Amino acid sequence: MHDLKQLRDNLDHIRTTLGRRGNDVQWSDIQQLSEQRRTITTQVEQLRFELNKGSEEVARLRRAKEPADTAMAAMKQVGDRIKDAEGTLRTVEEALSDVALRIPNLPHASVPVGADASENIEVRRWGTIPSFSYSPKPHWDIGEHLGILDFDRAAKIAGARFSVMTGAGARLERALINYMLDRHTTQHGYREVITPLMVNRSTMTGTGQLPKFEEDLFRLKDEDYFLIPTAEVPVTNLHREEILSGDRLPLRYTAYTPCFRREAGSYGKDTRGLIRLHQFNKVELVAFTTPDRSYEELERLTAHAESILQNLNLPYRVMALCSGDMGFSAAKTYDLEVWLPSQQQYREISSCSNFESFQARRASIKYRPAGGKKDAKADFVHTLNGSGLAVGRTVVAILENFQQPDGSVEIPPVLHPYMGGVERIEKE
RNA sequence: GGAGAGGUGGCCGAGUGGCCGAAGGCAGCGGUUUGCUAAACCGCCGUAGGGACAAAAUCUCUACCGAGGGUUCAAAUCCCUCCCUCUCCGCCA
Repeated sequence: MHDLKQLRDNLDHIRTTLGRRGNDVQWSDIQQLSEQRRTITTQVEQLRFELNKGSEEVARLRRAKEPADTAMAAMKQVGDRIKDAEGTLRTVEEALSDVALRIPNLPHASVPVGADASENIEVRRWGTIPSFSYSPKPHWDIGEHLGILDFDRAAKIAGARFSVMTGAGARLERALINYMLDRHTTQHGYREVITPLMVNRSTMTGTGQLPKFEEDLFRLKDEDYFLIPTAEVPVTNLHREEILSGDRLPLRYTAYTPCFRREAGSYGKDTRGLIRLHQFNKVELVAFTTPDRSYEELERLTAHAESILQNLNLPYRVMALCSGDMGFSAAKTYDLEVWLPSQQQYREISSCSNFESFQARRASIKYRPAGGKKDAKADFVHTLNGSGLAVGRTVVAILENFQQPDGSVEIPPVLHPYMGGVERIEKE
């Protein structure tokens, strides 16, 4: 969310900078509602001042055993006027915050300007694309042939866009989760955390999923709980409504969670395989920093996610998302895209973003600067997160990139200890 | 699910209608004292929004005692609803 004062004073600038991303914002309402809020607030405060003074006068008269009826009657009227004005104020504030909570974040100056994914900029590329003497198979063929993926039974017990993994497939998924967590906790300094997988409305609002994207979320029928679409949600909200001490920053967390997404509006896309599911596993990285160090942190965090791909020897590229392709809450985003031989293209496997103070403002996460100054004012932290990595898509990349002509799949060496020594998945 | 007790500042804890943004203590910050440390003593010590000032310091107004309503001239205090925590009983991995 934007600072309301900033919003009022720089409305046109914000609107211009957002461009197409601000198309569905009710800009005209903001101006009007802000003005109303200002005048009514002043009015209410003046009335309250009058009421407070009047009530003190009543108290004084009564102590002096003097009649207070006139003053009481007058204050009764003031009280009624306050009640009226407060009613309007509440309506105005609710309307204003509803509009304001639907305004996306502003892109950082370094973000390329563009309309859609075609204008994203490739930052770097890593690894060697494997060559095959035959047409490389898609991962669902490989997985079903090996007997480790079972989409038919997944559809039977749940429906479309679910998966069942068995045997070495399930073991591979679990190996990846453990490997990623171990690496981030022991090599990169993240604290592991396990959180609830369903959260309340305030939490979803804090990170920006609500109010605008409710249709993307699974919601429980009889409770106001939502299934998390990413661990970013519960982990970032760990510190909602807190003031952190500056010398503890940056705080870095990593969490493995399943993620649940409705995937509304993606009918027909990636209907086969593990790419786009209603439920998938992800290891997430989350960081809280001071504003002056958040872009440095974004590079670090992205490198941490990259290191997983490098150690698995999976070829990938890093894309700087253009302004038109970035998510709602992000100020800057790098996508990591892994090479998928069967599709002959790079596909997203991680998304690393700096949200600057956008989420911190919504969730009220502040820090008090460290170092002496007693009057140092609390300020909003910057929050970041990135996938480190999407586990299912990593399985896809392994199956496809390391498939062998005989239908087996080589397991990257760093995973061998996590696979109980298994170096290759073969048909049972 | 049933019965009961609670939610007050960074923490502990007083406060049952007005002089309470809130005693006292701890922690923190600044200072005095001190060979050093400690102790003692003095002062400061919440968040947010508005106004005055060119700005800072400062002054001032408003709100906030879990959340939202209500009663009242006046609510931390009384009433209602909700959320959360704790204790006991039941059920349960």
